[in-house]
Amino acid sequence: MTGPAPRKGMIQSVERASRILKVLGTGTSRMGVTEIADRLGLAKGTAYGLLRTLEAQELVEQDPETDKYRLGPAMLQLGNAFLDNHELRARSLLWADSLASRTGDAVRVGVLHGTNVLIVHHVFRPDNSVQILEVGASIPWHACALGKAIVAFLPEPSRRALLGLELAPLTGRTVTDPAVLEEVLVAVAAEGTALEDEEAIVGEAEIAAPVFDDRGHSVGAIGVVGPVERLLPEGRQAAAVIAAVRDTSRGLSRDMGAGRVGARSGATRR
Amino acid sequence: MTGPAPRKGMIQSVERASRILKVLGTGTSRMGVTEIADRLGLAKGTAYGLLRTLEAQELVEQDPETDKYRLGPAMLQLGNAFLDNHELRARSLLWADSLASRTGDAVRVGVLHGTNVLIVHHVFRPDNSVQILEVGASIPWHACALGKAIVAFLPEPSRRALLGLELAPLTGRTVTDPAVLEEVLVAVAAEGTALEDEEAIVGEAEIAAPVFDDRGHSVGAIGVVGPVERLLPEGRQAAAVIAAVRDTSRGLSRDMGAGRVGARSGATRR
DNA sequence: TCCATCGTTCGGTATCGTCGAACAGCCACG
DNA sequence: CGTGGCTGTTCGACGATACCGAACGATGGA
Repeated sequence: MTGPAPRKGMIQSVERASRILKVLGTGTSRMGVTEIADRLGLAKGTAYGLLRTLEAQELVEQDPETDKYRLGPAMLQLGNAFLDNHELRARSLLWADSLASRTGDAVRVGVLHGTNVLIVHHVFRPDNSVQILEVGASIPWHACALGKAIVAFLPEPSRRALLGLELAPLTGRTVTDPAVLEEVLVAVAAEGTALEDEEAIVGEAEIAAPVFDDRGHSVGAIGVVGPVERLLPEGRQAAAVIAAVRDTSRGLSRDMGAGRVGARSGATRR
Repeated sequence: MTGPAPRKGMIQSVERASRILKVLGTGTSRMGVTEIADRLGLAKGTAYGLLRTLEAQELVEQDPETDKYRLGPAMLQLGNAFLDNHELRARSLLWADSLASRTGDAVRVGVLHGTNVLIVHHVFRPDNSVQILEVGASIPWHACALGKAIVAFLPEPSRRALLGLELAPLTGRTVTDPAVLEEVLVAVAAEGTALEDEEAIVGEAEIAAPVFDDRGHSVGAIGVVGPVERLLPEGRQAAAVIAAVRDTSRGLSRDMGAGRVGARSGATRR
């Protein structure tokens, strides 16, 4: 009732330990044993044993003063190791730099993770402004161009499944109607690029295009972000930026092994 | 015989799952079930069950083509969550920016993690050169100024333990003799700052100072890195930079709650 | 001072993870 | 074209093991 049905064949203690990590990751600030046990619906002693084990592995840490728990340093190291072994990220480094200097905008590369887009690479806008690194951040897929670009080219069962889930609004312009979003996705699939206009953060817009692997599946997306007035001016000056994003996504897809062009329904063609 | 003795009271499956994650994190590129099972000394079926549950949690991913395993996206999210909840990092953001603009050098903040220093914050040198973000990287403590600054102020049992372990050389200048390193640490404790001169990377030097919490324990360090000829010139022009680093570390320590100055053996004093 | 709540300990019991052998698929080699 | 050795995967029976729930000591407000 409290937790989702424990799937068959899954190792119970490991599943519970993972959920502890995720609970510690979402809720800001540290948590106590009882709070964790309550939230996961298991006995206090059980949660304690799991925490002790995770602590020995330095996956969680216990504050010596308050006795509360938080994520441990090994977590950061593993997160970094994920990035190091990430093929899309590795291959996108050069393309992202090139795109950033060509358009003068910030560039982000993301992959789908659950219903969110996880940023795996981020190149700052090449002016000297202060910007915060967004690698590791995750954004609801329906509220960013990266997400729309990925989902528009997903194989059908997955695509519909994502459209069926609830779509939370982040700003006043976030599209939350499944029917409208469906139309948007069709347009994205036809166009090959996705737009986002202040749907995640007020004042920010994004232009993105999908990246395919050798099977023609969309494994991620690359795009530029920036102030609305810069990215989506009143005239149609954005055409040059859109072309640059599309070119980059195609080159990157080729790097990822996407064999022949147009492997998917003529979307990358024309 | 192969693995370390399983500590009493630890949950076996969770400990094994953690070790799988670490093995996937260290070895570059992906690994197969049998390779993982062999390296951890457990049955193939057992490793498979663990991997399946970790995969269900998206902590690991399986390459659909080669059937090999790699770390999953949830890892990055958790690593990022660790940073968000990290008190030293949060408090160091402003101080690091200020130190970087004051000295014109890159700034790093690190904590001790095992025998390594884990970088939790990194501010680029404020010129327009291309630099890679080092957050999440880990460096042997004896080969960087951050590490020496931390260890020099560690409570005695821990300090000696770290000196006793093997000290691998990274460059020709890395100090690997425990006796020599011991003297260096004494000097660092007396001086309040640590230096590093091409001991980790040829051509790079670092100046760092420890950060204390309210108990007077060294919880981390902050320092500047850069080309040797810039940071450690022939003359004694470095004095200004050293002073800046020391000031910053004191301010940051105060932020962390280090109550009275000189809580530890007059080290932070004069 | 007392009560409430915290993190921690402990032992019995049934659950649950472990092991090892056997299965099917793949690739390289002969 | 067959074959041997790999791979990742499945399955079932055994018994070690992780779960639970109650009790403990310390802590911090009221």
